[in-house]
Amino acid sequence: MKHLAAQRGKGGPLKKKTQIAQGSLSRIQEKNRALILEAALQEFSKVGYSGATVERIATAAGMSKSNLLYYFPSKAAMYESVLGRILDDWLAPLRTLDPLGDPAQELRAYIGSKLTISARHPQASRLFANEIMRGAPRLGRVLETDLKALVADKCDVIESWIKAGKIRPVNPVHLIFTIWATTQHYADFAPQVRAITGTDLSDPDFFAETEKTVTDLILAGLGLQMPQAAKVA
Amino acid sequence: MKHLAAQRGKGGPLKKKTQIAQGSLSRIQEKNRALILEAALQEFSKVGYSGATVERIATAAGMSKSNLLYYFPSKAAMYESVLGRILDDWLAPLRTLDPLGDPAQELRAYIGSKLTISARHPQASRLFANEIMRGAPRLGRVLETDLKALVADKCDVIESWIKAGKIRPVNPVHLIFTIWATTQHYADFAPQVRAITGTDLSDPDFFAETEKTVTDLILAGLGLQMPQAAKVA
DNA sequence: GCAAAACCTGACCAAACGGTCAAAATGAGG
DNA sequence: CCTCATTTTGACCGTTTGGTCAGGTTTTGC
Repeated sequence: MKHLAAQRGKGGPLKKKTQIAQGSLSRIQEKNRALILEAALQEFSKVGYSGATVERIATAAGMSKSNLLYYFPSKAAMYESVLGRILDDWLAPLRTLDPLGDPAQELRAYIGSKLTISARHPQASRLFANEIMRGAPRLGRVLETDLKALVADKCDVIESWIKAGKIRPVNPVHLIFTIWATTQHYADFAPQVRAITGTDLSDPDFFAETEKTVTDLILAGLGLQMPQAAKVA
Repeated sequence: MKHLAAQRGKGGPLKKKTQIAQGSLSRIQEKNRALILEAALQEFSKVGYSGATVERIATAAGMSKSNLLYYFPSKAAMYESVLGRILDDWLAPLRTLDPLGDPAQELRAYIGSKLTISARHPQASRLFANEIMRGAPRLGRVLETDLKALVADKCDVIESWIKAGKIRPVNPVHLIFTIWATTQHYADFAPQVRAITGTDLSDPDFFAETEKTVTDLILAGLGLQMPQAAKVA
């Protein structure tokens, strides 16, 4: 998962030999690269790759276009850097799914993590959505190797819970897709959610309501809900 | 919901007076407009509005860029036309949710319809996703008026089922969001689904498996699943 | 405090883009 | 076959965009 990380090789800075150790960056570089990546994330996630302009990103980062291109050799390189930067955070929640834990607790935690990311980093969610909807031109390999392996691994976990009779039988991969879909929906389609409900996940009450409803629905779907079958008058 | 439909007013064809009746189009116009809208849908849904170029759409439609611009005054007009064309089909399934019907049957049918659209018209799904992710600049009004009203109406339906004790209590709007999210996921994120599973909804077996899993999960989540609580050894 | 490296800028360029226009080609009606 | 409206084209234009470059300014190491 490193092939997407900072691959500044030539054309940008850091090409001279008198470098501060290996791969480390000067204070200015660190600050400016961070500013650029943050601005780029905002821009890319808002208008997509083709809609983004280097000029606007530079302005948002508080520097000239030329200066930005001093740090990143091209728009494409900048995009890949942004993508790589958030990829690990993106996959982290799924990694923590523990086969030895209690299914209800594990899934609750996973759904909660994903929803928290949707609330706190909706731009990241939208960036991935954009990338994948365009056919994952730069993420394709990662999906087919790392992500596929990770999902296969966690499918085994779910399968083991099923075999142990801890949850109802479901196709594990669809369960994972369902969790992704529902949680990311609130970030990716926030404008629609806002149009209909008037709020979004940044509102703590709405977040709580969403988390409860989605979690209950999925856990009940797996036969994991506490004995509360009926509750009507 | 008509403000987005064909609003060819000036600049294009049909501006002369010797017209074939009111609003009707010549055979050539009909054919070419259809070709253009089809090509435009493909292009817009694949690369987004900003990523699409008039030239490529024209080539895909089998005509020159100039000729395309004879039929549609601008790229923006073409985009809105595509959007309006598929909007009604998009909302239709939700409209059919019948308060008098059996909840399980109704929801089954709704999920099935949405998933069928994801399978047969994934481009349409992606186009809407793109539009909404960009902040719904041209669909905003429709969402806040028509869609909001429609959802409110159907939330009442679901609420009535809850009050009647036919389904477990859930926040209706989140239930609708969950159905949208899960079904559209397979169209919008098809590249990811393919990377992980090797197929997509165009494969009948995969479609069937998806429909069954998603439907069962949601219905069970609502307490609607037949008495099959446990099935383990 | 002084070189040398790192950082930054504005002017510039070629390509791609959306859109215009005059004129040619094509079709339909008499 | 002629005429006129419709359809189609290619040449063209102004703007925007990603990217380059030569040179100026600041920071850093000694």
